[in-house]
Amino acid sequence: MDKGWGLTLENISDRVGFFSNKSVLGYSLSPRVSNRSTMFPVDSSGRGEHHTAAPPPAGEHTVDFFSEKKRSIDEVNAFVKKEINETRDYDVNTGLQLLTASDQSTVDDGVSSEDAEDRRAKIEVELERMKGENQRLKGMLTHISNNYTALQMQLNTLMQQQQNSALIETTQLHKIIERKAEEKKEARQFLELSPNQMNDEQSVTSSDERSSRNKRVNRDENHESEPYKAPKLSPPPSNPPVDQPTEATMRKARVSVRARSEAPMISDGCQWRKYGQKMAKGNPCPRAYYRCTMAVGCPVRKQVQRCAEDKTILTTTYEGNHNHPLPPAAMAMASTTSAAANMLLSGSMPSADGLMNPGFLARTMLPCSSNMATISASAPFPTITLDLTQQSPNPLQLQRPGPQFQSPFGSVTAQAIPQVFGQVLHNQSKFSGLQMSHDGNEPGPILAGQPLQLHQPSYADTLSAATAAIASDPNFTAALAAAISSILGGAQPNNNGGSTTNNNNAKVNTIDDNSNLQGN
DNA sequence: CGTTTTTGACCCGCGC
DNA sequence: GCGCGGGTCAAAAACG
Repeated sequence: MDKGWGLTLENISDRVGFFSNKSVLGYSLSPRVSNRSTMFPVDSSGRGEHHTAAPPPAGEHTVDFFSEKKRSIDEVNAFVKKEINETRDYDVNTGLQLLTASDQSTVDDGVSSEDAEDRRAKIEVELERMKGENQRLKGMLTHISNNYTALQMQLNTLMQQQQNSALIETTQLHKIIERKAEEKKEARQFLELSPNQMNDEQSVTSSDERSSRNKRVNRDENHESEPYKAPKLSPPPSNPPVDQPTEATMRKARVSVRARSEAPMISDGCQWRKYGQKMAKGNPCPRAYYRCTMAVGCPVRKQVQRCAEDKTILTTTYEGNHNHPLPPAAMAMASTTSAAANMLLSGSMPSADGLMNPGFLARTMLPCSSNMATISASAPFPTITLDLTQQSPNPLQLQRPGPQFQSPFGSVTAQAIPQVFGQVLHNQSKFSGLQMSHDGNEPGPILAGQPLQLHQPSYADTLSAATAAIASDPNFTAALAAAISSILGGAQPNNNGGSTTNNNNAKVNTIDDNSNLQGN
């Protein structure tokens, strides 16, 4: 913290002689609170006037012990500050008067003993008065402290309830997944035990399949041991994949976003590095492969390819989960795609016949509608496609009517989708076991890129517009800014991301030079 | 000079 | 076993 408040406090003690007894009050004043005092401004640097990034020194009694609830803290802080400032204001004046009177009485004259007695009596009266006020102040501070504690407990209770409800819901989802996994396992065991009853040819086929499967597993495991070559499967060290979808499972799920864009790649706020390009069969446009470079070893990859039929449509397929905090610019898309992927995995894995369970997915994703996003049953990996090509090209006009989710059963405006995704994601944060650290400094793993800040309603609102803007406009910075400002009036969640949107955008835009991707 | 992109080679799964 | 296609690697080139 800065040096200003310490000097201020000394000044207070020297000048008043009152705060030296502040411990008697049973409430140690926060340096931060002192710092904000308008009576005793800090040094000229002014560093103490606002929140600083550095935490208060250990052991100090500060009032921001739950930094996540910044707004609540600010309210409490403001209240405490106000009370204490008023208190101090009074004390200072009193103290100065007392000292001045006392000093003058002993220094200036002292000739008349009657006068001395008189002044001593006055001082005693004054002291009595101060005692009483001291008691009153003590009571005030106790009252403030009690209020503060009560608020704190209320907040803790609310947070606890929120966590419990999320835990219950995710546990239920978990059970569904485990049941599915059990069913699959049993079916597989049955198939592998069956060769006893098969003829030779069938036995060979079965063993071939087994060896083939084992090969796959071995390859994956080998990749797992290579942090760079295959970060996709390296489990986060602090998050053992117990009772949750494995990293491999999560990576298998894919989310495709179809959006109209003249740019070679939609800007989603993340930083990507191209690591390959291939000509895919049946499409004259090459497919580009990118991996996330916002953090070393981030397993997220994406493929970008133009639609063969309509080359203005860009299909971006995301795969994997970010293992690092994301900038605000990247959160909208990341949360949407991750939530879709989670729904894909948790709602229902592809069953043996390759069909999804649309009912569950529809109910979970879109409780207000029976529609759903397109799910590919024939793809090697479960893939959900979010079609955002039906929307207005102007991001400022995206809010209503919004983009649509195409579905074999109809379509539904995507306006509500990110909100639903956000809520679902919030509820599933524990299910995934990939959570961002609360202080936001440590790059805790994130469920497909979206940390838990979605519980803030305002941010869920932001996602609505931001996601649409991202998908439609390659100039993401302007689109996001417009979308957010139009809804929140410029307010954004305090995020922990490192890089700025502009930076990301600048990097992404360098791909404009890649004319290969524009199609032949 | 460090980072990113390009691009041919390689690996692997799968179908025949 | 062979070829095809998808995906990735990694050296070279390009870029800032």
